[in-house]
Amino acid sequence: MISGKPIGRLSLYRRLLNGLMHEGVQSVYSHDLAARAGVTAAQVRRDIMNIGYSGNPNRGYDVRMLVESISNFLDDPDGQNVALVGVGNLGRAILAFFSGRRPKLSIVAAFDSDPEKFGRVIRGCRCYSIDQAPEVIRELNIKIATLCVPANVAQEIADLCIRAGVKGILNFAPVPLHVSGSVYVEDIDMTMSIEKVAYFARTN
Amino acid sequence: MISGKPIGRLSLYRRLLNGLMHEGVQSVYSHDLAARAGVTAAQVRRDIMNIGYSGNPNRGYDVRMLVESISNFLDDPDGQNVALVGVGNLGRAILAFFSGRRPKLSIVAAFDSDPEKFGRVIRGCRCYSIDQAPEVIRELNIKIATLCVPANVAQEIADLCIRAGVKGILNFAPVPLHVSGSVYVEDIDMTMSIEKVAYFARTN
DNA sequence: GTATATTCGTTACTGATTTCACAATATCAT
DNA sequence: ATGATATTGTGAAATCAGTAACGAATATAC
Ligand SMILES: NC(=O)c1ccc[n+]([C@@H]2O[C@H](COP(=O)([O-])OP(=O)(O)OC[C@H]3O[C@@H](n4cnc5c(N)ncnc54)[C@H](O)[C@@H]3O)[C@@H](O)[C@H]2O)c1
Ligand SMILES: NC(=O)c1ccc[n+]([C@@H]2O[C@H](COP(=O)([O-])OP(=O)(O)OC[C@H]3O[C@@H](n4cnc5c(N)ncnc54)[C@H](O)[C@@H]3O)[C@@H](O)[C@H]2O)c1
Repeated sequence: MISGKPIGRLSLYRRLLNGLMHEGVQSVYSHDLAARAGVTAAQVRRDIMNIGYSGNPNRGYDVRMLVESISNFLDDPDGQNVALVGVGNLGRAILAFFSGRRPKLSIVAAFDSDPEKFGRVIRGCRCYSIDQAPEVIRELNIKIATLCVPANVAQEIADLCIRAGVKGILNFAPVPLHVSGSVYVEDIDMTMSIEKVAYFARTN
Repeated sequence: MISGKPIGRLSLYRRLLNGLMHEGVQSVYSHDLAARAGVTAAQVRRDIMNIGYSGNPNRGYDVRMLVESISNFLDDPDGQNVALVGVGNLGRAILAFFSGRRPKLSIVAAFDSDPEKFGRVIRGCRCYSIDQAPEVIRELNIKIATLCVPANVAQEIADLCIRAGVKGILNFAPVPLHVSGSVYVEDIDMTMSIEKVAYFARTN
């Protein structure tokens, strides 16, 4: 009913609003938030309308309450556990970045095929053998997986995760994954992104 | 004249086609390429039409020639140099990944504010002080920057790069950058992406 | 208490992107 | 040659996302 891009913007708004809250700002206008987010004021209003929150004409939006509304909308009240597969260069960077950052969304297990890594705690996250993934994913009720494995195994790892109950995948491997419609895949394709930048840097 | 999303898809098609070429495949149908890319056949045909390449009814597209057409369209014939700013966890992962990968698009300089890193060669890429950036960027004719610096300095680093001649930025810092219309910015916002996945994993 | 100025909520519009549908075209078996 | 078949190229239609515009609502100034 509400589609991908608005969700992404709500996530961004929330992050910006948290920053404002930290600075002690109590209320914010749509055009102000819009400028910070790099979108139009109409879009901010529309997005906020879509989640059922209402601002106050002439006072704008209450920062704290808007954050709360967005959080109610985006977050699972009980929190969600995330798995990371492929503890290589990128995987470790991501573990470092996300470790202990979000209470509602935490990476609770990492998997790799390299025995060097089994049993170790890397950036605060326990690393298991990929063979244990089905079991651990089920036990920890993990529904979200971050794939940082080489491209040639990405599809099989995705299938494995999905069989174990995963419903959403953040895929860093530069190959499109083929999954059933009930599983959501978000691709972060850095190669594509940098080629896009290169193209527009040249032609713009 | 041709906008962001088609460019991204062309980059993806090319990568898939290179894979096919490597396997010795000589020609490919729109629906086959479409399935691999996760888009519709009509879209593949339209995208290819847009860059002026023509296939052969009943034989499909010649893989080698299509790659060449896409490359002619996307790449600068003389190649483009890229700078990476912020040689932290993520920056090092990216350097490792891209080093010596693409001839037409190579990361030729890295910058950081940490004196520990000055003068070192990290993953095959020389690291300079951020203070030298304006000079080095000009000298190496760098028009593309990859930002892997902390969020609180991202805007000032972007401004610095742009003053030195950068026209395209790949921004990993989780803050929208404010730049003039002649500079292209592509954001990779992992926090947003993972929250999106979490949302759809929950609600799909 | 009234006028004024500002902002929100929402509907209608606009423009871009994607898909559809089919004529045109190449190939192959006969 | 020719008919059967599968595919491309592309105008037209449909869908989708984003924008503009304006009535309703609230605060402020005087
Ligand atoms: N590093 C980057 O900046 C970058 C950029 C773009 C894309 N990527 C993509 O991200 C992925 C990871 O990149 P990286 O640089 O971290 O690579 P990496 O080689 O450093 O790490 C890959 C990790 O996956 C593990 N692995 C391999 N096969 C596995 C399996 N079957 N099951 C579980 N684990 C397995 C390896 O042991 C290794 O630890 C790759 O697909 C790469 O194309 C990375
Ligand atoms: N690591 C991840 O997986 C991840 C995920 C999402 C977003 N990000 C974002 O990417 C950026 C980098 O993340 P990271 O994990 O590599 O952080 P990091 O702290 O490991 O690295 C940051 C690097 O930037 C350098 N730096 C700081 N100020 C600088 C300046 N003024 N000029 C030049 N260099 C400067 C630091 O010395 C350090 O080397 C951050 O904005 C972070 O929010 C990272």
